[in-house]
Amino acid sequence: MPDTKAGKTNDLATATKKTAKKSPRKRLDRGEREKLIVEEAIRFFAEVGFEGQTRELAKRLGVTQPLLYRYFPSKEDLVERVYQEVFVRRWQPHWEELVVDTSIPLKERLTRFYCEYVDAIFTYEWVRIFMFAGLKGVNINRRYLTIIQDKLLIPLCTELRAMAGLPSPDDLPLTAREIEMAWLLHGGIYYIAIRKFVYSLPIPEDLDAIIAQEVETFLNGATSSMKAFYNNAKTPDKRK
Amino acid sequence: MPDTKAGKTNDLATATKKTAKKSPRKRLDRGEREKLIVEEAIRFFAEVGFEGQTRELAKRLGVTQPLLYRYFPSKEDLVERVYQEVFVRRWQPHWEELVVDTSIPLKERLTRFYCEYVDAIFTYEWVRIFMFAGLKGVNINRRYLTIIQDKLLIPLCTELRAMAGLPSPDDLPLTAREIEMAWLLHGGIYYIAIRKFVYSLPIPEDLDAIIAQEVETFLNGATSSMKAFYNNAKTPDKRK
DNA sequence: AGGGTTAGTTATCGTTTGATTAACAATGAA
DNA sequence: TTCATTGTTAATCAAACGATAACTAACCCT
Repeated sequence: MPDTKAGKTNDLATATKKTAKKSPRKRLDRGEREKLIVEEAIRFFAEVGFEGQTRELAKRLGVTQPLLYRYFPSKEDLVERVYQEVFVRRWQPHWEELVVDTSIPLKERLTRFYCEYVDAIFTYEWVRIFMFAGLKGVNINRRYLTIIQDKLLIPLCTELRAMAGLPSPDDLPLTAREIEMAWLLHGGIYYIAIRKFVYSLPIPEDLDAIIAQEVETFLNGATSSMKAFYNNAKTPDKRK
Repeated sequence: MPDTKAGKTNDLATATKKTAKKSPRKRLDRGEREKLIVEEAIRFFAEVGFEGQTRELAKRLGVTQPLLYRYFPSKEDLVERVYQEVFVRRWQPHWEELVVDTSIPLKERLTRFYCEYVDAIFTYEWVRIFMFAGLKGVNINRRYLTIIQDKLLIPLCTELRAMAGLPSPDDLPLTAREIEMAWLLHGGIYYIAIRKFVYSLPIPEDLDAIIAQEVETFLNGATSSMKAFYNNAKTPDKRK
Protein backbone atom coordinates (compact mmCIF):
# COMPACT_ATOMS: atom_id res chain seq x y z
CA MET A 1 0.00 0.00 0.00
CA PRO A 2 2.46 2.69 0.91
CA ASP A 3 5.03 2.65 -1.81
CA THR A 4 6.90 5.84 -1.20
CA LYS A 5 10.22 4.25 -0.49
CA ALA A 6 9.61 1.12 -2.47
CA GLY A 7 8.73 3.34 -5.39
CA LYS A 8 12.14 4.82 -5.48
CA THR A 9 13.99 1.56 -5.75
CA ASN A 10 11.35 0.15 -8.02
CA ASP A 11 11.88 3.06 -10.33
CA LEU A 12 15.48 2.18 -10.56
CA ALA A 13 14.78 -1.46 -11.25
CA THR A 14 11.72 -1.29 -13.46
CA ALA A 15 12.08 2.01 -15.22
CA THR A 16 15.20 0.81 -16.94
CA LYS A 17 14.51 -1.28 -20.00
CA LYS A 18 15.53 -4.83 -19.97
CA THR A 19 17.70 -4.14 -22.91
CA ALA A 20 19.61 -1.39 -21.20
CA LYS A 21 22.42 -2.18 -18.83
CA LYS A 22 20.21 -2.64 -15.86
CA SER A 23 22.48 -4.46 -13.50
CA PRO A 24 22.87 -2.30 -10.48
CA ARG A 25 22.84 -5.53 -8.60
CA LYS A 26 26.42 -6.28 -7.80
CA ARG A 27 27.11 -9.81 -6.97
CA LEU A 28 30.11 -10.45 -4.78
CA ASP A 29 31.30 -13.62 -3.22
CA ARG A 30 30.63 -14.22 0.38
CA GLY A 31 33.91 -13.23 1.90
CA GLU A 32 34.08 -10.01 -0.06
CA ARG A 33 30.59 -8.86 0.83
CA GLU A 34 30.98 -9.85 4.44
CA LYS A 35 34.09 -7.78 4.69
CA LEU A 36 32.32 -4.78 3.22
CA ILE A 37 29.48 -5.17 5.67
CA VAL A 38 31.74 -5.40 8.68
CA GLU A 39 33.81 -2.41 7.61
CA GLU A 40 30.80 -0.24 7.05
CA ALA A 41 29.24 -1.49 10.26
CA ILE A 42 32.33 -0.37 12.14
CA ARG A 43 32.10 3.12 10.69
CA PHE A 44 28.37 3.24 11.18
CA PHE A 45 28.22 2.03 14.77
CA ALA A 46 31.19 4.21 15.66
CA GLU A 47 29.21 7.17 14.48
CA VAL A 48 25.75 6.56 15.89
CA GLY A 49 26.24 3.87 18.49
CA PHE A 50 24.94 0.35 18.58
CA GLU A 51 21.35 1.46 18.47
CA GLY A 52 21.97 2.37 14.86
CA GLN A 53 19.43 0.72 12.63
CA THR A 54 20.10 -2.07 10.23
CA ARG A 55 18.11 -0.27 7.54
CA GLU A 56 20.34 2.74 7.69
CA LEU A 57 23.43 0.54 7.63
CA ALA A 58 22.12 -1.29 4.59
CA LYS A 59 21.41 1.98 2.87
CA ARG A 60 24.97 3.11 3.41
CA LEU A 61 26.17 -0.15 1.97
CA GLY A 62 23.95 0.28 -1.04
CA VAL A 63 22.21 -3.01 -0.41
CA THR A 64 18.89 -4.05 1.02
CA GLN A 65 18.38 -4.61 4.68
CA PRO A 66 17.44 -8.30 4.55
CA LEU A 67 20.77 -9.01 2.94
CA LEU A 68 22.45 -8.31 6.24
CA TYR A 69 20.53 -11.17 7.73
CA ARG A 70 21.92 -13.53 5.17
CA TYR A 71 25.35 -12.79 6.54
CA PHE A 72 24.62 -12.39 10.22
CA PRO A 73 21.83 -14.24 11.98
CA SER A 74 21.00 -11.20 14.07
CA LYS A 75 22.08 -7.67 14.66
CA GLU A 76 23.69 -8.73 17.88
CA ASP A 77 25.94 -11.14 16.01
CA LEU A 78 27.03 -8.35 13.73
CA VAL A 79 27.81 -6.16 16.69
CA GLU A 80 29.81 -8.94 18.25
CA ARG A 81 31.76 -9.29 15.05
CA VAL A 82 32.47 -5.57 15.11
CA TYR A 83 33.96 -5.89 18.57
CA GLN A 84 36.25 -8.67 17.47
CA GLU A 85 37.33 -6.83 14.38
CA VAL A 86 38.10 -3.61 16.18
CA PHE A 87 39.71 -4.77 19.38
CA VAL A 88 41.50 -8.04 19.02
CA ARG A 89 43.12 -6.92 15.83
CA ARG A 90 44.95 -3.85 16.95
CA TRP A 91 46.95 -4.82 19.97
CA GLN A 92 50.46 -5.54 18.71
CA PRO A 93 52.07 -8.34 20.67
CA HIS A 94 55.51 -6.92 20.04
CA TRP A 95 54.61 -3.99 22.26
CA GLU A 96 54.77 -6.26 25.24
CA GLU A 97 58.38 -6.99 24.46
CA LEU A 98 59.15 -3.39 23.68
CA VAL A 99 58.10 -2.05 27.05
CA VAL A 100 60.34 -4.45 28.93
CA ASP A 101 63.31 -4.16 26.60
CA THR A 102 65.88 -2.80 29.00
CA SER A 103 68.40 -2.33 26.24
CA ILE A 104 66.51 0.86 25.33
CA PRO A 105 66.31 3.77 27.77
CA LEU A 106 62.93 3.91 29.45
CA LYS A 107 62.11 7.32 28.10
CA GLU A 108 62.77 6.35 24.53
CA ARG A 109 61.01 3.06 24.98
CA LEU A 110 57.87 4.67 26.35
CA THR A 111 57.90 7.36 23.71
CA ARG A 112 58.28 4.83 20.97
CA PHE A 113 55.54 2.67 22.38
CA TYR A 114 53.06 5.49 22.72
CA CYS A 115 53.80 6.80 19.26
CA GLU A 116 53.01 3.40 17.83
CA TYR A 117 50.06 2.96 20.14
CA VAL A 118 48.61 6.26 19.10
CA ASP A 119 49.03 5.35 15.46
CA ALA A 120 47.07 2.16 15.98
CA ILE A 121 44.43 3.31 18.42
CA PHE A 122 43.70 6.98 17.86
CA THR A 123 41.06 6.47 15.22
CA TYR A 124 37.47 7.59 15.11
CA GLU A 125 36.29 4.01 14.99
CA TRP A 126 38.40 2.57 17.75
CA VAL A 127 37.89 5.30 20.31
CA ARG A 128 34.17 5.66 19.85
CA ILE A 129 33.37 1.98 19.61
CA PHE A 130 35.41 1.35 22.71
CA MET A 131 33.47 4.09 24.47
CA PHE A 132 30.08 2.87 23.29
CA ALA A 133 30.96 -0.62 24.38
CA GLY A 134 31.99 0.65 27.78
CA LEU A 135 28.79 2.58 28.29
CA LYS A 136 26.82 -0.45 27.26
CA GLY A 137 28.61 -2.58 29.81
CA VAL A 138 30.30 -4.97 27.42
CA ASN A 139 33.03 -6.68 29.34
CA ILE A 140 35.48 -6.52 26.45
CA ASN A 141 36.64 -3.20 27.86
CA ARG A 142 37.65 -4.65 31.16
CA ARG A 143 39.56 -7.39 29.43
CA TYR A 144 41.40 -4.89 27.29
CA LEU A 145 42.26 -2.58 30.14
CA THR A 146 43.49 -5.48 32.18
CA ILE A 147 46.03 -6.06 29.43
CA ILE A 148 47.01 -2.41 29.57
CA GLN A 149 47.59 -2.68 33.27
CA ASP A 150 49.43 -5.99 33.27
CA LYS A 151 51.50 -5.59 30.15
CA LEU A 152 52.18 -1.90 30.23
CA LEU A 153 51.59 -0.13 33.51
CA ILE A 154 52.97 -2.74 35.86
CA PRO A 155 56.19 -3.14 33.86
CA LEU A 156 56.41 0.63 33.85
CA CYS A 157 56.06 0.77 37.62
CA THR A 158 58.64 -1.93 37.98
CA GLU A 159 61.04 0.10 35.94
CA LEU A 160 60.29 3.21 37.95
CA ARG A 161 61.15 1.31 41.08
CA ALA A 162 64.49 0.44 39.63
CA MET A 163 65.15 3.97 38.45
CA ALA A 164 64.44 5.32 41.92
CA GLY A 165 66.65 2.73 43.54
CA LEU A 166 63.73 1.07 45.28
CA PRO A 167 63.20 -2.63 45.91
CA SER A 168 61.70 -4.67 43.10
CA PRO A 169 57.99 -5.53 43.19
CA ASP A 170 59.02 -9.11 43.91
CA ASP A 171 60.24 -8.00 47.29
CA LEU A 172 57.84 -5.15 47.96
CA PRO A 173 54.56 -5.43 46.08
CA LEU A 174 53.42 -2.51 43.98
CA THR A 175 50.93 -0.31 45.74
CA ALA A 176 47.68 0.89 44.24
CA ARG A 177 49.12 4.35 44.42
CA GLU A 178 52.06 3.53 42.23
CA ILE A 179 49.88 1.92 39.63
CA GLU A 180 47.64 4.94 39.79
CA MET A 181 50.63 7.07 38.95
CA ALA A 182 51.16 5.09 35.80
CA TRP A 183 47.48 5.46 34.93
CA LEU A 184 48.01 9.20 35.07
CA LEU A 185 50.28 8.97 32.05
CA HIS A 186 48.16 6.52 30.16
CA GLY A 187 44.91 8.29 30.91
CA GLY A 188 46.40 11.64 30.13
CA ILE A 189 47.51 10.48 26.71
CA TYR A 190 44.33 8.60 25.92
CA TYR A 191 42.31 11.61 26.95
CA ILE A 192 43.73 13.37 23.91
CA ALA A 193 41.85 10.87 21.78
CA ILE A 194 38.69 11.38 23.79
CA ARG A 195 38.90 15.11 23.28
CA LYS A 196 39.18 14.60 19.58
CA PHE A 197 36.79 11.78 18.80
CA VAL A 198 34.20 12.15 21.51
CA TYR A 199 34.14 15.87 22.16
CA SER A 200 35.18 16.97 18.66
CA LEU A 201 37.81 19.31 20.01
CA PRO A 202 40.91 20.26 18.05
CA ILE A 203 44.14 18.66 19.16
CA PRO A 204 47.72 19.39 18.10
CA GLU A 205 48.90 17.82 14.86
CA ASP A 206 52.40 16.98 16.01
CA LEU A 207 51.24 14.23 18.30
CA ASP A 208 54.61 12.55 18.38
CA ALA A 209 56.23 15.64 19.80
CA ILE A 210 53.45 15.99 22.35
CA ILE A 211 53.85 12.41 23.42
CA ALA A 212 57.59 12.73 23.76
CA GLN A 213 57.07 15.74 25.95
CA GLU A 214 54.40 14.13 28.08
CA VAL A 215 56.44 11.01 28.61
CA GLU A 216 59.33 13.17 29.67
CA THR A 217 57.19 15.28 31.97
CA PHE A 218 55.75 12.18 33.51
CA LEU A 219 59.06 10.44 34.02
CA ASN A 220 60.57 13.50 35.61
CA GLY A 221 57.65 13.82 37.96
CA ALA A 222 57.33 10.15 38.71
CA THR A 223 60.93 9.65 39.71
CA SER A 224 60.73 12.60 42.07
CA SER A 225 57.55 11.26 43.60
CA MET A 226 58.94 7.77 43.90
CA LYS A 227 61.91 9.05 45.79
CA ALA A 228 59.72 11.05 48.10
CA PHE A 229 57.62 7.98 48.64
CA TYR A 230 60.76 6.01 49.37
CA ASN A 231 61.79 8.49 52.02
CA ASN A 232 58.41 8.25 53.66
CA ALA A 233 58.49 4.49 53.57
CA LYS A 234 61.89 4.50 55.21
CA THR A 235 60.62 6.38 58.23
CA PRO A 236 58.61 3.82 60.18
CA ASP A 237 55.93 6.19 61.44
CA LYS A 238 52.75 4.71 60.10
CA ARG A 239 50.49 1.77 60.57
CA LYS A 240 51.59 -1.65 61.53
CA MET B 1 11.78 10.41 46.78
CA PRO B 2 12.12 7.98 49.69
CA ASP B 3 9.74 5.23 48.71
CA THR B 4 9.22 5.60 45.03
CA LYS B 5 10.32 2.08 44.41
CA ALA B 6 7.89 0.67 46.91
CA GLY B 7 5.20 2.62 45.18
CA LYS B 8 6.20 1.21 41.87
CA THR B 9 5.84 -2.33 42.98
CA ASN B 10 2.55 -1.52 44.61
CA ASP B 11 1.33 -0.04 41.39
CA LEU B 12 2.32 -3.13 39.59
CA ALA B 13 0.48 -5.27 42.04
CA THR B 14 -2.65 -3.21 42.15
CA ALA B 15 -2.77 -2.37 38.51
CA THR B 16 -3.98 -5.81 37.70
CA LYS B 17 -6.54 -5.92 40.46
CA LYS B 18 -8.72 -2.93 40.83
CA THR B 19 -10.39 -4.37 43.86
CA ALA B 20 -7.19 -4.46 45.86
CA LYS B 21 -6.16 -1.77 48.26
CA LYS B 22 -6.47 1.62 46.67
CA SER B 23 -3.37 2.58 44.83
CA PRO B 24 -1.55 5.28 46.78
CA ARG B 25 -1.79 7.80 44.02
CA LYS B 26 0.54 10.49 45.15
CA ARG B 27 -0.65 13.87 44.18
CA LEU B 28 2.14 16.37 44.06
CA ASP B 29 2.17 19.91 42.93
CA ARG B 30 3.72 20.76 39.65
CA GLY B 31 7.17 21.79 40.82
CA GLU B 32 7.59 18.76 43.00
CA ARG B 33 6.60 16.25 40.38
CA GLU B 34 8.66 17.95 37.75
CA LYS B 35 11.70 17.74 39.96
CA LEU B 36 11.13 14.05 40.51
CA ILE B 37 10.83 13.45 36.81
CA VAL B 38 14.01 15.30 36.01
CA GLU B 39 15.96 13.54 38.73
CA GLU B 40 14.86 10.13 37.62
CA ALA B 41 15.45 11.06 34.00
CA ILE B 42 19.03 11.93 34.88
CA ARG B 43 19.60 8.58 36.49
CA PHE B 44 17.79 6.78 33.73
CA PHE B 45 19.50 8.42 30.78
CA ALA B 46 22.86 8.17 32.53
CA GLU B 47 22.32 4.45 32.68
CA VAL B 48 20.95 3.60 29.26
CA GLY B 49 21.67 6.65 27.15
CA PHE B 50 19.29 9.07 25.54
CA GLU B 51 17.62 6.38 23.48
CA GLY B 52 16.04 5.19 26.70
CA GLN B 53 12.29 4.93 26.30
CA THR B 54 9.75 7.15 27.92
CA ARG B 55 7.67 4.16 28.94
CA GLU B 56 10.54 2.68 30.89
CA LEU B 57 11.26 6.01 32.51
CA ALA B 58 7.64 6.36 33.55
CA LYS B 59 7.70 2.89 34.99
CA ARG B 60 10.71 3.75 37.12
CA LEU B 61 8.94 6.84 38.33
CA GLY B 62 5.90 4.81 39.24
CA VAL B 63 3.70 6.93 37.02
CA THR B 64 2.13 6.47 33.65
CA GLN B 65 3.81 7.45 30.44
CA PRO B 66 1.27 10.05 29.31
CA LEU B 67 1.97 11.97 32.50
CA LEU B 68 5.43 12.81 31.27
CA TYR B 69 3.87 14.62 28.37
CA ARG B 70 1.90 16.79 30.73
CA TYR B 71 5.21 18.09 32.04
CA PHE B 72 7.37 18.11 28.95
CA PRO B 73 6.05 18.68 25.44
CA SER B 74 8.41 16.11 23.99
CA LYS B 75 11.16 13.74 24.93
CA GLU B 76 13.68 16.09 23.42
CA ASP B 77 12.62 18.84 25.78
CA LEU B 78 13.12 16.53 28.70
CA VAL B 79 16.59 15.62 27.47
CA GLU B 80 17.45 19.28 27.08
CA ARG B 81 16.33 19.86 30.62
CA VAL B 82 18.55 17.05 31.80
CA TYR B 83 21.57 18.71 30.20
CA GLN B 84 20.84 21.96 31.93
CA GLU B 85 20.32 20.30 35.24
CA VAL B 86 23.48 18.25 35.11
CA PHE B 87 25.99 20.65 33.64
CA VAL B 88 25.24 24.25 34.45
CA ARG B 89 24.63 23.40 38.04
CA ARG B 90 27.88 21.85 39.07
CA TRP B 91 30.60 24.25 38.06
CA GLN B 92 31.43 26.26 41.15
CA PRO B 93 32.35 29.83 40.27
CA HIS B 94 34.58 30.11 43.31
CA TRP B 95 36.93 27.60 41.69
CA GLU B 96 37.92 30.23 39.18
CA GLU B 97 39.14 32.41 42.02
CA LEU B 98 40.77 29.52 43.82
CA VAL B 99 43.04 28.54 40.95
CA VAL B 100 44.45 32.04 40.64
CA ASP B 101 44.76 32.73 44.35
CA THR B 102 48.49 33.26 44.59
CA SER B 103 48.32 33.50 48.36
CA ILE B 104 48.14 29.70 48.38
CA PRO B 105 51.01 27.58 47.09
CA LEU B 106 50.23 26.19 43.66
CA LYS B 107 50.47 22.60 44.75
CA GLU B 108 48.03 23.05 47.57
CA ARG B 109 45.75 25.12 45.39
CA LEU B 110 45.60 22.51 42.66
CA THR B 111 45.15 19.71 45.12
CA ARG B 112 42.36 21.51 46.84
CA PHE B 113 40.69 22.34 43.55
CA TYR B 114 40.82 18.81 42.22
CA CYS B 115 39.56 17.35 45.47
CA GLU B 116 36.54 19.61 45.29
CA TYR B 117 36.17 19.05 41.58
CA VAL B 118 36.20 15.32 42.02
CA ASP B 119 33.59 15.57 44.74
CA ALA B 120 31.30 17.48 42.42
CA ILE B 121 31.94 15.73 39.14
CA PHE B 122 32.89 12.14 39.79
CA THR B 123 29.37 10.81 39.85
CA TYR B 124 27.75 8.13 37.77
CA GLU B 125 25.28 10.62 36.37
CA TRP B 126 27.66 13.39 35.48
CA VAL B 127 30.35 11.32 33.84
CA ARG B 128 28.06 9.16 31.77
CA ILE B 129 25.69 11.88 30.67
CA PHE B 130 28.63 14.01 29.67
CA MET B 131 29.98 11.09 27.67
CA PHE B 132 26.66 10.29 26.03
CA ALA B 133 26.24 13.92 25.11
CA GLY B 134 29.71 14.02 23.63
CA LEU B 135 29.14 10.94 21.52
CA LYS B 136 25.87 12.36 20.34
CA GLY B 137 27.57 15.55 19.27
CA VAL B 138 25.81 17.91 21.62
CA ASN B 139 27.88 21.06 21.71
CA ILE B 140 27.44 21.52 25.43
CA ASN B 141 30.61 19.51 25.88
CA ARG B 142 32.72 21.89 23.87
CA ARG B 143 31.37 24.81 25.84
CA TYR B 144 32.21 23.11 29.09
CA LEU B 145 35.70 22.10 28.10
CA THR B 146 36.38 25.58 26.87
CA ILE B 147 35.73 26.72 30.39
CA ILE B 148 38.13 24.10 31.69
CA GLN B 149 40.81 25.33 29.37
CA ASP B 150 40.29 29.04 29.92
CA LYS B 151 39.61 29.07 33.62
CA LEU B 152 41.79 26.23 34.77
CA LEU B 153 44.48 25.09 32.37
CA ILE B 154 45.61 28.45 31.08
CA PRO B 155 45.95 29.93 34.57
CA LEU B 156 47.85 26.79 35.50
CA CYS B 157 50.21 27.25 32.56
CA THR B 158 50.68 30.87 33.49
CA GLU B 159 51.67 29.85 36.96
CA LEU B 160 54.05 27.23 35.65
CA ARG B 161 55.73 29.89 33.59
CA ALA B 162 56.29 31.94 36.69
CA MET B 163 57.56 28.97 38.69
CA ALA B 164 60.09 28.18 35.99
CA GLY B 165 61.21 31.79 35.79
CA LEU B 166 59.90 32.16 32.26
CA PRO B 167 58.25 35.21 30.71
CA SER B 168 54.56 35.70 31.32
CA PRO B 169 52.09 34.69 28.61
CA ASP B 170 51.45 38.39 28.08
CA ASP B 171 54.95 38.69 26.70
CA LEU B 172 55.37 35.25 25.17
CA PRO B 173 52.09 33.57 24.28
CA LEU B 174 51.39 30.10 25.58
CA THR B 175 52.19 27.36 23.11
CA ALA B 176 49.86 24.51 22.26
CA ARG B 177 52.45 22.27 23.78
CA GLU B 178 52.32 23.93 27.14
CA ILE B 179 48.54 23.75 27.22
CA GLU B 180 48.79 20.13 26.23
CA MET B 181 50.97 19.55 29.24
CA ALA B 182 48.23 20.88 31.47
CA TRP B 183 45.71 18.65 29.73
CA LEU B 184 47.89 15.72 30.74
CA LEU B 185 47.07 16.38 34.36
CA HIS B 186 43.42 17.11 33.81
CA GLY B 187 42.90 14.20 31.47
CA GLY B 188 44.82 11.87 33.71
CA ILE B 189 42.63 12.71 36.66
CA TYR B 190 39.38 12.66 34.73
CA TYR B 191 40.33 9.33 33.25
CA ILE B 192 39.95 7.87 36.73
CA ALA B 193 36.27 8.70 36.51
CA ILE B 194 36.02 7.17 33.08
CA ARG B 195 37.58 3.97 34.33
CA LYS B 196 35.04 3.82 37.08
CA PHE B 197 31.80 4.94 35.50
CA VAL B 198 32.29 3.93 31.89
CA TYR B 199 34.44 0.83 32.13
CA SER B 200 33.24 -0.30 35.56
CA LEU B 201 36.76 -0.79 36.80
CA PRO B 202 37.69 -0.54 40.47
CA ILE B 203 39.53 2.58 41.49
CA PRO B 204 41.25 3.44 44.78
CA GLU B 205 39.03 4.70 47.57
CA ASP B 206 41.43 7.31 48.92
CA LEU B 207 40.96 9.58 45.93
CA ASP B 208 42.16 12.64 47.79
CA ALA B 209 45.50 11.05 48.47
CA ILE B 210 45.78 9.92 44.87
CA ILE B 211 45.02 13.41 43.64
CA ALA B 212 47.56 14.97 45.94
CA GLN B 213 50.14 12.57 44.63
CA GLU B 214 49.25 13.12 40.99
CA VAL B 215 49.32 16.87 41.35
CA GLU B 216 52.71 16.58 42.93
CA THR B 217 54.00 14.23 40.28
CA PHE B 218 52.72 16.51 37.59
CA LEU B 219 54.16 19.67 39.07
CA ASN B 220 57.54 18.07 39.55
CA GLY B 221 57.59 16.91 35.98
CA ALA B 222 56.13 20.05 34.51
CA THR B 223 58.65 22.39 36.07
CA SER B 224 61.51 20.23 34.80
CA SER B 225 60.03 20.20 31.34
CA MET B 226 59.38 23.90 31.35
CA LYS B 227 62.96 24.60 32.21
CA ALA B 228 64.18 22.31 29.47
CA PHE B 229 61.85 24.06 27.10
CA TYR B 230 63.22 27.38 28.30
CA ASN B 231 66.75 26.30 27.51
CA ASN B 232 65.71 25.33 24.02
CA ALA B 233 63.88 28.60 23.52
CA LYS B 234 66.93 30.53 24.70
CA THR B 235 69.02 29.26 21.82
CA PRO B 236 68.07 31.71 19.05
CA ASP B 237 67.71 29.34 16.16
CA LYS B 238 64.96 30.84 14.06
CA ARG B 239 62.88 33.69 15.22
CA LYS B 240 62.93 37.31 14.39
C1' DA C 1 23.09 -24.02 -23.55
C1' DG C 2 20.98 -25.15 -19.45
C1' DG C 3 20.60 -26.43 -14.80
C1' DG C 4 21.75 -25.62 -10.19
C1' DT C 5 23.87 -22.89 -6.59
C1' DT C 6 23.60 -18.78 -4.25
C1' DA C 7 23.81 -13.54 -3.84
C1' DG C 8 20.45 -10.25 -3.62
C1' DT C 9 15.66 -8.31 -3.66
C1' DT C 10 10.60 -7.68 -2.64
C1' DA C 11 7.16 -7.81 0.29
C1' DT C 12 5.65 -8.31 4.67
C1' DC C 13 5.01 -9.70 9.67
C1' DG C 14 4.97 -8.64 14.53
C1' DT C 15 6.75 -5.43 17.87
C1' DT C 16 8.31 -1.45 19.75
C1' DT C 17 8.36 3.42 20.18
C1' DG C 18 7.30 8.46 20.53
C1' DA C 19 3.43 10.96 20.78
C1' DT C 20 -1.49 12.06 21.48
C1' DT C 21 -6.35 11.90 22.82
C1' DA C 22 -10.71 11.29 25.48
C1' DA C 23 -12.93 9.97 29.48
C1' DC C 24 -12.60 9.22 34.11
C1' DA C 25 -10.90 9.14 39.13
C1' DA C 26 -8.87 11.01 43.09
C1' DT C 27 -7.15 14.97 45.76
C1' DG C 28 -7.39 19.24 48.24
C1' DA C 29 -8.62 23.98 48.90
C1' DA C 30 -12.46 27.46 48.89
C1' DT D 1 -20.23 20.73 48.38
C1' DT D 2 -18.03 22.53 44.60
C1' DC D 3 -14.42 22.65 41.38
C1' DA D 4 -9.89 23.22 39.51
C1' DT D 5 -5.86 20.38 39.37
C1' DT D 6 -3.27 16.07 39.26
C1' DG D 7 -3.05 11.73 37.64
C1' DT D 8 -4.87 7.29 35.46
C1' DT D 9 -6.96 4.14 32.06
C1' DA D 10 -7.38 2.87 27.59
C1' DA D 11 -6.94 3.33 23.13
C1' DT D 12 -4.85 4.80 19.05
C1' DC D 13 -1.52 6.47 15.28
C1' DA D 14 2.23 6.55 12.42
C1' DA D 15 6.73 5.59 12.04
C1' DA D 16 10.60 2.70 13.05
C1' DC D 17 12.62 -1.61 13.87
C1' DG D 18 14.38 -6.53 13.77
C1' DA D 19 13.53 -10.41 11.38
C1' DT D 20 11.65 -13.98 7.76
C1' DA D 21 9.98 -16.20 3.72
C1' DA D 22 9.53 -16.33 -0.96
C1' DC D 23 10.96 -14.79 -5.14
C1' DT D 24 14.70 -13.16 -8.83
C1' DA D 25 18.81 -12.96 -11.18
C1' DA D 26 23.83 -13.49 -11.61
C1' DC D 27 27.51 -16.73 -11.96
C1' DC D 28 29.73 -21.44 -12.47
C1' DC D 29 30.15 -25.97 -14.15
C1' DT D 30 29.69 -29.72 -17.13
